Amino acid sequence: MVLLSKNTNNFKYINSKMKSPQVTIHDIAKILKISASTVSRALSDHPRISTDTKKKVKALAKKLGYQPNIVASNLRVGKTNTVGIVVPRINRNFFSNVIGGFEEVVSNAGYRMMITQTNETYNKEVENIKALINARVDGIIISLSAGTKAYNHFKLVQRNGIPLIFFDRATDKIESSKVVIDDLDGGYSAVNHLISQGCKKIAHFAGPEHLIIYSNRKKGYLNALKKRNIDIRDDYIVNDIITKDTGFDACRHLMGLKDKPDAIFAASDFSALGAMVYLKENGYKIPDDVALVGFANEPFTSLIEPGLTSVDQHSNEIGIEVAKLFLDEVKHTPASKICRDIIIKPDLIIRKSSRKKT
Amino acid sequence: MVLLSKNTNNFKYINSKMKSPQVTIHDIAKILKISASTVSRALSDHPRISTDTKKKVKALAKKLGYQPNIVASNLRVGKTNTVGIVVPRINRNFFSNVIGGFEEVVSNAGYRMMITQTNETYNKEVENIKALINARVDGIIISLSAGTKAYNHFKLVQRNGIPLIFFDRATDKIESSKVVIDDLDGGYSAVNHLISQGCKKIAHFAGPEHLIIYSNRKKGYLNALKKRNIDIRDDYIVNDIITKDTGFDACRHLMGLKDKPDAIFAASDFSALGAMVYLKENGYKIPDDVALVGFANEPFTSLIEPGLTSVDQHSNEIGIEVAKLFLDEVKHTPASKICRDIIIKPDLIIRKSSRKKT
DNA sequence: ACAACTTGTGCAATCGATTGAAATATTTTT
DNA sequence: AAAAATATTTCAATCGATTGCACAAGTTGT
Repeated sequence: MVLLSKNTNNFKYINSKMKSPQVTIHDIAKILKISASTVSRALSDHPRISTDTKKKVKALAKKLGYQPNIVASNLRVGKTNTVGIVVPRINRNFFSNVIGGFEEVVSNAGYRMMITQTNETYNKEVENIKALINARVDGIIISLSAGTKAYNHFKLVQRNGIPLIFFDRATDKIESSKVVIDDLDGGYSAVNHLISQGCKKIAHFAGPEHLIIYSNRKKGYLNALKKRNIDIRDDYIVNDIITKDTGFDACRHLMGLKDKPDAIFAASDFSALGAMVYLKENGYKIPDDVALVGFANEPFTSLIEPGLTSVDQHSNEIGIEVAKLFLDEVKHTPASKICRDIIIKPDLIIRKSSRKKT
Repeated sequence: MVLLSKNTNNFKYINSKMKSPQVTIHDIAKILKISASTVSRALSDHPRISTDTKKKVKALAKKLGYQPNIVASNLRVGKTNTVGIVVPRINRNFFSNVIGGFEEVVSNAGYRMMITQTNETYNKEVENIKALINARVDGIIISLSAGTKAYNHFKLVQRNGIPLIFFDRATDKIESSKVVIDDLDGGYSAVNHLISQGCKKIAHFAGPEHLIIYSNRKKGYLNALKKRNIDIRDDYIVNDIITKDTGFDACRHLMGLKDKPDAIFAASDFSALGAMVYLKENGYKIPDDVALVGFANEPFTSLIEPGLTSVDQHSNEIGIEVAKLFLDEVKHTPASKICRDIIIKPDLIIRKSSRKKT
């Protein structure tokens, strides 16, 4: 049984089974017969409060199980210590890894995360962004949805003075900090590796063109071919192939050509997997008949047989870098309009699916 | 250039590049020469406000890009429309799937999510719970960390009148709603299936005993053996084996026994995978020499060769059920102390690793 | 002994939206 | 045209913590 005296002439008996109203600094102040401001200052170790009252206040706060009402504090101070996160899907390995890395850093700095998903649609992205602005988050980090082709909602974010950081799927239509991986380099080294393994007819499963990450992977592919003086063949490039099913179909199409490719560089591990399934089902040898390289280094790539060579994106590290950038931006907000681009070098993880020589 | 008159005698010129202070209902009120309360009511379509003023207010609100300050609203109303989520790790497939399902339901009901991870430690769990209480979330949903063996922090949640729902990893030490899968049934049907395939010497990789989910899976294993009159052999049960590496080692140990098992039911897909790797490396045939069944139906189980038979937990559905339960509890809060247990039946997904007959 | 600090605490405004009750305006009724 | 009923709007308090400023008591210096 706890006894609270908020109105001195109106005691309330709180049964421990009832929802007890939260203890406030005013409750503590009343009991100790001091002012709420003193309680507030005592709790935050203000130098002008005597050690004696600090002790008393803290002791009572502990005894009553006082928990500061952050909402009230937020309103007054104008900060929420919360970061908004917008991703296409939470349960996608890459995104949850980035978020995991991000969380570890910002939570240690006292920030909490509010996570939303867009399901790859523009409408939900806009909706989420607005909700986060309303919630007065201290910053927003986002990876664009595939359906996003307009960017005005980000202007809204910036007009509200909220730091905005893109990661992975970014746009150059908005001036803001970004953390991306060097997809061009990733594509380049993947294809370069295939060439080194002796492949001469390398096909490519490209992703949706308007997402920079995919167009860069394709550029990397093209650059590598040029550099090594291999002709670029349009019929070896299949667009918008990033799922297992479309990868399967695209592979069948390629293997139906008169002049079959001897390697495929897929912009997605899943489409590479689809190709692998098709090839195995139809008696092609991997990597001897067709070598395969995917992109993203999904967990399954090391578990399937043969292991799928893939480009690792250091997703956890991306999260950490985004976090650092964010912490830096809120520190200087709103003074400097720093825009930094962090480009992370991916790593090619070579496995059996492309390793011809030992 | 936007012109705001907050103090009538102190105009502020806001350059569009500056961080513009957020528009409030007071700004709108001043401009329209009406009171802030009217603006507030107009915006929320209060019946006692004339259609005329509603129109004017809404028009101006739109023009000024007014965004309600939810923090202020939260403080006044005493709700935050936010759910706190505590999971061991965000980037674990199962959890991110549950969260994904959960999000879809609650976001449509106007709730946002605050997600925290414990990294399987008790301390971080307590810390996260306290932070969520401070943030005044409207509810907390949690899957226990492996390191949690004390439960007082949940009493704190309940004392604050915050609905609390456990999912997957729950405890019966706290009276509260839960959504779990029927692990016992899952274990039972996995082992029953192995017996039907002709296996007689079935080993088990169990998980940490103090997590109910694992002890139930083991019970299911034991029950199935009893029911089918197969002797239980202690040397076929290896405890605390849930990772790929420990699965590999445990499998080596089992295959070193004089009387080798002819099947393994692993409480985790990862330890089953470890076993599979060991068996393949050492020339054993799967499922003919040793049949394998895992648990969780991780994405990789369908991608590896042979496909790993596994128990699907309907993770997405768990999230949806938790969400429904949550929405129901906040609706009735704080009146009724409803405690419901939702038990979801898992599905055995049979693949090559255990299919002996065709 | 008196000015000049230092130390410790309280007062009251503030953040922005919400809401019960009171006040004013408008329409209807008699 | 006055009374009654209804429709709109405003007032003022509130949520709980924070903070500039004022004030009182105690110290130091000359």
